Amino acid sequence: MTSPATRRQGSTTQPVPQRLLAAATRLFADRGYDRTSVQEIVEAAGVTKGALYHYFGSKDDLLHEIYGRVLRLQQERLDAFAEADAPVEQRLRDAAADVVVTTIENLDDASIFFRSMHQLSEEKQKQVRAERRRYHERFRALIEEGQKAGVFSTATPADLVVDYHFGSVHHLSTWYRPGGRLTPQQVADHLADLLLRALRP
Amino acid sequence: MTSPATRRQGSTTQPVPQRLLAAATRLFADRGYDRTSVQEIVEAAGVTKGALYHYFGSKDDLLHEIYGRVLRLQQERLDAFAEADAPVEQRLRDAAADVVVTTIENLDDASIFFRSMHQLSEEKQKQVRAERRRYHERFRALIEEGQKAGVFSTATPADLVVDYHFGSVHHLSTWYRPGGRLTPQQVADHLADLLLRALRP
Amino acid sequence: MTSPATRRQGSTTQPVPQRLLAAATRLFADRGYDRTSVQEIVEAAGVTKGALYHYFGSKDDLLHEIYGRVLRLQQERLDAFAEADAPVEQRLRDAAADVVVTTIENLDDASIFFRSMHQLSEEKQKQVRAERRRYHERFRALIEEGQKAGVFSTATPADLVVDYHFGSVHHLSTWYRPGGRLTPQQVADHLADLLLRALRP
Amino acid sequence: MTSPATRRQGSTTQPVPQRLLAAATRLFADRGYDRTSVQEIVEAAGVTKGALYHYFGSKDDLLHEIYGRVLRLQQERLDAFAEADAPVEQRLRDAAADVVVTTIENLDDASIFFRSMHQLSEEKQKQVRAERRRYHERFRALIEEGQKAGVFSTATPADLVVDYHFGSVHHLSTWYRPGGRLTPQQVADHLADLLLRALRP
DNA sequence: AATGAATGAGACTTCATTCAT
DNA sequence: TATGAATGAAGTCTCATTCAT
Repeated sequence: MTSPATRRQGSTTQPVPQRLLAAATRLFADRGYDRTSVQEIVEAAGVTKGALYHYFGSKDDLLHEIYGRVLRLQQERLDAFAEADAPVEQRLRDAAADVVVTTIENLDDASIFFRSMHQLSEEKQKQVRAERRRYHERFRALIEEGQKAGVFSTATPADLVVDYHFGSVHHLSTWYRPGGRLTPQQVADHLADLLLRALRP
Repeated sequence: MTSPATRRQGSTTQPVPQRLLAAATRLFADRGYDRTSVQEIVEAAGVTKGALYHYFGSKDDLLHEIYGRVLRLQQERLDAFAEADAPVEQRLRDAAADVVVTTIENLDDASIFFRSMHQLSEEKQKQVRAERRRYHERFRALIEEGQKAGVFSTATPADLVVDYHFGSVHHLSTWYRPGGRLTPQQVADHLADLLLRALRP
Repeated sequence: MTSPATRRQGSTTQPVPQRLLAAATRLFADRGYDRTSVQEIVEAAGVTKGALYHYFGSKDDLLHEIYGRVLRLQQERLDAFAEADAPVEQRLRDAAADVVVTTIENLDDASIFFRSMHQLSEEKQKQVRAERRRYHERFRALIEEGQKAGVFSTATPADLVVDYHFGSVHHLSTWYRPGGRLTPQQVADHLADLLLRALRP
Repeated sequence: MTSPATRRQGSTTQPVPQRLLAAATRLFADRGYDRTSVQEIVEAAGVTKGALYHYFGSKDDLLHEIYGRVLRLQQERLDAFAEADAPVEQRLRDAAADVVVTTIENLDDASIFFRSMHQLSEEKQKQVRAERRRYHERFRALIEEGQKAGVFSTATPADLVVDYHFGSVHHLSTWYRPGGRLTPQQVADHLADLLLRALRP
C-alpha cells in the first residue's frame, strides 16, 4: 500500500521524522542551509511538505534538531572520557582524539555545525551557544587540571588551548575526505598528539 | 550639489566599487552571503542597483572579489616571511603569528572566507581552491624544511600540521572579539608558540 | 464564499491551469510573448504568481504548452482527412480547407505559433520542429500521391507546394479579421481551390 | 588613431549609422527585437551607446528605419515591374518572382518585417501599415487587370490571391536556407509559376 | 561627435508556510 | 497522519535611456 514515492532511499523502514532529519543533514551539508529548499528535503525523504510541517514547526526547527543531536552526542562522550579513571594526560588525549573521530564519522553534521549557526533564530542561537560553552568549559577544566598538577605547561591560557584544538576539529570538514591517506583514527591520534606535545612543560 | 543619497556613510570620497565592496564585506560577515540582499548592499553603499551591476557582473562576483583580496594579501605576506633571512624556526614563527594578526585585523574577511566558499560558482571555487593550495604548500614547505634540518619533529606529517594551525586561524572569527582580554599580537604569539612547541623534537 | 479575486473573468468554473493557458494565449497573441509579463497573465487569470509556478515551470513552459495544443490538434485533423476513403484530390482539398478553418477558429494560437518559435528554449524548439516536420511530411505525401497518380502536375516539387500553401495559412493571422467580408469556410474554400487549381496538370 | 574597438567587423570604412543598422538587422533577425539589447547592438557595430543615441532617438527608431528600407525597396521594384511594357501575365509573373528573389536576398529583413510589427510604437505601426497597403493595392491592381482582360480566372477575389502569394513570401524566412537545394531564382520561378497556374481561367 | 557611469523601473523566479480536505 | 494547491513577499538581474564631460 506504500506509494512508490515513499520508497526512495530504501528507507521506508525508518520513521518519517528520522528520514526527514537524515535528508536535511545531507542536503544542508552539501549545499548549505539557505540553498536547500524545503521541497528538496521532502523529495529526498520521499514525503510531502505537509508531512514535514506535521513533525517540524519550521525549516529552522530541522536545523535546530541537528544541532541538538550533535551537542548531546559530543557532550555525552566528553563527559565519559573526563570522568574516566586515568591520569589527566590520558583523559585529555582520549577526549581530544575521540572528538576528532566522532566528528569525522559525522562530517555532515560538522559542516553544518560550524557554518550554519547564523541561520538559526536568535533565540535558538543563544541556546546552542550556551550548550557549546558548557562543553568548552568541561574541556578547559581538563587542561587546567593538568596545569595545576604540573603535567601541562602554563605558558598558554587554557582557554586559548581549547580554541586551538577545536579550530583543528572545526577545520576537518574543510579538508578531510573519507578514503583519504589516513584513517579517522590515525588523524585523531596525530591531532591529539600535537595537542599533548604543545602542552609539554 | 551632491544628492543626499550619495552622502550616506560619509563615503562620497571613495569610488563606487570600493564602497560597494566595503558594504558587502561588512554585511556578508554580519548575516551571511545568502541572507544579504543586493538591495541591502546598495543601500549601505549609497548607490543604486544599476550601479552595482555596472561594476560587478553578479552578487557572486562581489564575493569573488573579496576572496581575491584576502588571498592576494595573505600570499604576499607569507612569501615575504618565508623568504626572509633567518633560521627556519624564526621564519615559521613569524609567518604563523602574522597570519593570525592579519586575520584578526580583517575579521570580516575571515568570517566570509571560511563560511562562504560554497556560495561561489563552481568555476570560481576551483580558482580559489587553487590559490589556497599554493598558499598551503608554501607553508608546508617551511615545516618540511625544518623537519629535514632536524629542528622540527617528524612525528606528524607536515600536511597535517598545516591544517592544525590553519584550523586555529579559521576558528578565530568564531571566538575572537575585538577589545577582548588579549590583543591581536598576544593571541598571535600564543598560537605561534603552541605551533612551535608542538613541533619540538 | 469565493474570494473576489477568483471571480474575475467569470471563470471560476474552469480549473486554474486552463485559465492560465487561456489568459496567456490571448495576451501572447495580442502583444507578443516578450511584451507580456507574468504579472499580466496571472492578473488576467485571476490567480497569483505562485499558482502559475505551481503548474508551469516557467513562462516558456506556458508557451510550449500552447504549441503542444496546436500541434496535437492539427496533426489529428490532418491524419483523419488523409486516411479518409476518397479520391486523393478530395482528401487534399478537404485537408487544405480544414487547416484554414481550424486556424481561423484559433487565430490567437496561430499568431503565436508563427511568431514566437524563437522565444522557446533551444530544446523545446527542436521538439516543436520535429512535430512540425511530421505534419509537413504527411501533407507532402498527399501531394506526391496525387502526382504519382497523374492527377496533380509535377511541375513543382511537392515540398515547395506544401510551403506555398502553408505560407497562406501562416499569413491568415496577419490579415484575417473575424466578422470580415468572408466567412472562415469561404476563405478556406477559396484557398483550397487556389491550391488545387495550381496543381492541375 | 582608431581605437581597436571600432575596428570590429572590418567595417570602419562604413559610416556609423549604417554600421549600427547592419548590426541591428542581423541581431533582430537572429534573436528577435525584444531579445536584442542595445548593448549588444553597439558592441556588434563597434561603437558605444552614446553614439547610437546620437544618431537614433531610440531602439524602436532603428527598427522603424529597417522597415522603411524594406518598404522603399519593394515598392520601387514593384512599381518598375508593374509599369513595364509587357502583357499583364508577364508583368505579374515578373513582379511575383522578383519579390521572392529580393526577399531571399534580404532574408534578415524579411524575418524582422513579418515578426516585429508589434514592437513598433502604435504610430509607427500605422505608418508602416499604410505603406504596406499601398504595395498590396498595386499588386492587386495587376491581378484585377488580368481578370478584366479575361486572362486570369475570376474564381477567387483578387484580394485573396494577393494574400495567398504573399503568404508564401512571408513564409520564406521560415524554411528557406541559403545554399539549399534550389537557388533563389529557381524558388522564385516555381512560386510565380504556382501563382500563374492557379490563375489560369 | 562621442563617452560610459548611473538610473530606476520592472522582469522572471523561488520559497517557506498555510489550510481545506 | 498527511496532502498539495495556493499565497505573497522577496530575491537577483536586465535594460533603455540620460547626462555631465
